[in-house]
Amino acid sequence: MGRGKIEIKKIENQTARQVTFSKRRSGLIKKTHELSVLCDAHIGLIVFSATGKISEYCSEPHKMPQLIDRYLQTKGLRLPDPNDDREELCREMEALRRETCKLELRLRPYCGHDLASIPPHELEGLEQQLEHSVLKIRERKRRMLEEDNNNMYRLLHEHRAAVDQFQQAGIDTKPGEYQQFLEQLQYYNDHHQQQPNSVLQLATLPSEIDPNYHLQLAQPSLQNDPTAKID
Amino acid sequence: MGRGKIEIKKIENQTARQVTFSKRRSGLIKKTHELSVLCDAHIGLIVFSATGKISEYCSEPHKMPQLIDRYLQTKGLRLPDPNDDREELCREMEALRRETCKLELRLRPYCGHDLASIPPHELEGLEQQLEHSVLKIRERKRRMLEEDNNNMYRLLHEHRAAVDQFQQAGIDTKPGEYQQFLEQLQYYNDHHQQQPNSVLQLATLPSEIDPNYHLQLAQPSLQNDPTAKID
DNA sequence: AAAACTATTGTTAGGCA
DNA sequence: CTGCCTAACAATAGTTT
Repeated sequence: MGRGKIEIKKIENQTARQVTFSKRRSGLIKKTHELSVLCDAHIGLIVFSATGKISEYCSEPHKMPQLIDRYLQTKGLRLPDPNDDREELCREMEALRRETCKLELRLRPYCGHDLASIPPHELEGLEQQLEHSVLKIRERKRRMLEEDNNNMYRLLHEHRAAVDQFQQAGIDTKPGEYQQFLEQLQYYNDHHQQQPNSVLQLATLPSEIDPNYHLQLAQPSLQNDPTAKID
Repeated sequence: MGRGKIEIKKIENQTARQVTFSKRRSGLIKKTHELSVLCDAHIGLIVFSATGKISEYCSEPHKMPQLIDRYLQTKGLRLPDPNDDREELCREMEALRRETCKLELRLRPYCGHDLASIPPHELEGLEQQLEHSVLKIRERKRRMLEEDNNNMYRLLHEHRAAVDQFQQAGIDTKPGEYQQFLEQLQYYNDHHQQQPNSVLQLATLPSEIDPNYHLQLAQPSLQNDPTAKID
């Protein structure tokens, strides 16, 4: 009915859809009311528009909950229990399990397992990838070592300057003061030894601090662009 | 629409109402569906016919509980808690308590209490009422006594007739037979003595059965209309 | 955006099978 | 009670204000 018949499918034009919604909603509520009155029926109508706006009709005004209750009891239904997300949780857990499994399978070649299941041409790529990773690890270790050396060198340098100042001022350095410095150095070492097996394990650490080595790497004048310089 | 317009009020003709219900319900569901599709709305429709038959439409089939849940949450409503009839129960109890109290107050004068609180002219009516009640009780007692007598008289008479028949047939009555009759009479008495304090308490029962008295009251020819005759 | 208009289509009351 | 028929009425799509 109207100027031409329309197909019953979602109206794409936003404005036309809104207008049609308004018109037809009124018509629907009117017809709902007529049915309830003519035939003495108990009717509840709930409408959520696409934008979430709610409309309702109930043949007994303000008695929608009772009507809903009767409906649910008649149909033996229950409302979804908000405390019972189990269904959704189960789905999420299932997805996580699958993801975990896939990742474990992807991880195995990198640990040298299941190599038989890998095509030869992929083996080549894997090897190169692993070698590249080894190089990056070595680079990372070297850089950490360098940073350590810098820090320790600065510490030594600052201490020596302080001692010199005290001596120039004619004040004797107390014996406890050097002891304090040694403890600070020890603390610094302890702090970095907390990850002895991860980064520094393969490093060939010089067993004692060589002042020349420190000067070479940590000389402030040579440290303007550390990444470009060392290589 | 149709062959003539109709007023929107309950259709009194049962058959026409049923037919109209069926037709319009279909139309309503169709329009509900069209609105939901055309305008992308979420709609729930619940219809209880006058006879309690349920119909429903939901734009997302089998998702009526979710739609209802959303409706209740949006409106901040809750379903009536079936475990919580307390309000109604309390009201009923209060009404019952009031009724009890009123009845107890009405009862007291009949037991001779609180007579001081009754106006003199009502005392007169009360006295007459009570006297009338006494008379009705006496009448009731007399009638029960009469019935007892009738029954016992019939029993005696039937037994005597049986004995006469046996004797006319030349057969000696066995000693056990009279004994049996006595037991039957005893049983009858026992049966009626189960309510000795309620009805027969005040009756002046003749200590032995007087055949004349029985004849007077229980003669079949005099029993056509017991209520009219005895008074 | 909302109301009024109107040609056109949709719905249905009453009848019938 | 269900479905079909059809005249009549109601709803509404597209347009105008």
